[in-house]
Amino acid sequence: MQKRYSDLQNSIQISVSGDFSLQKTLLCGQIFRVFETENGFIVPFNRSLLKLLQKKDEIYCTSYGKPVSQGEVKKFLGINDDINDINGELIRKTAKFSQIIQYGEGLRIMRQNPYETTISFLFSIQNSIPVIKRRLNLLSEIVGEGIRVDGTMYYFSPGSEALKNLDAQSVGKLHLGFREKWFVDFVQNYDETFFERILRKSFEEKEKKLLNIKGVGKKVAHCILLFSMNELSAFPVDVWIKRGMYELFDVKGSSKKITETGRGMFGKYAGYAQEYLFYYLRNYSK
DNA sequence: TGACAGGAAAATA
DNA sequence: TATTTTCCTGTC
Repeated sequence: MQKRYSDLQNSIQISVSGDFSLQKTLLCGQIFRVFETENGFIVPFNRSLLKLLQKKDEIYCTSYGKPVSQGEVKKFLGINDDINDINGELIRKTAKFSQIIQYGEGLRIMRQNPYETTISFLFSIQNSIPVIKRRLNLLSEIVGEGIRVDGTMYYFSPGSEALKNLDAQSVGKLHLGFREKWFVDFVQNYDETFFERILRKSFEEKEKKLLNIKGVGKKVAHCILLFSMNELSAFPVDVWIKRGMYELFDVKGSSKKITETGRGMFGKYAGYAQEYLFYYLRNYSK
């Protein structure tokens, strides 16, 4: 018998190390569907909505819908990452990085759902962050499964089951332009099991399989690897990173090349270097 | 209102 | 193989 989760509510508490910042982790650009409210951040997570609030070194998490364990939330927010090892490694590789890390201190790489992340970054191609957010929220609203939190409806991020049945008229409402054919191809030919099957393969194998998805090039593939497939050495290069790598490290060339250069420069935690750099470039001197 | 922002793939050299 | 062009929507 199907259990009804819609009126379930469950609170957990997580202690975090002094530097952890929920705010930076959720707003550094790796996740799009985050809602800021007076009572904390609302974030869709599987078949529930999380209300997250940080007070000093405690995270207060209330889940609405399917109950979520402490372990799941810790993994989701990257709380298990050994940040001292990561920061130490990056500074050891490039001394210049210490001030960039200092600026972004507290952010973590999240471990999001790869199916969802692929859709997010297909939408992101040649698009600004506010537009991406609006499109993703609209898609979730069209599918229409969600839960009311503090009087406002929030919608889950749809999985493959719902998206396979999406009609052309609904797809049209998303105004995806030239991305539409890629999105349609993806929801028709892929589901969550594709990601489960490749999850334990090597970095190169995973990258290759992701590049087979229509519309997924090097940048999007590395976003998926980094933000949802536990590959902390991935190094997605967008226009910001391209500019930053030139201005700060005198690295030039095509985005594809810079991805390889960055991975070589920063090593196994290149993905953290990328995210620190992105945060710095987007927010510093604002 | 025209310039600009933003990756992948096809076309071209 | 490396560079250039095309694709589309939204914002200022």
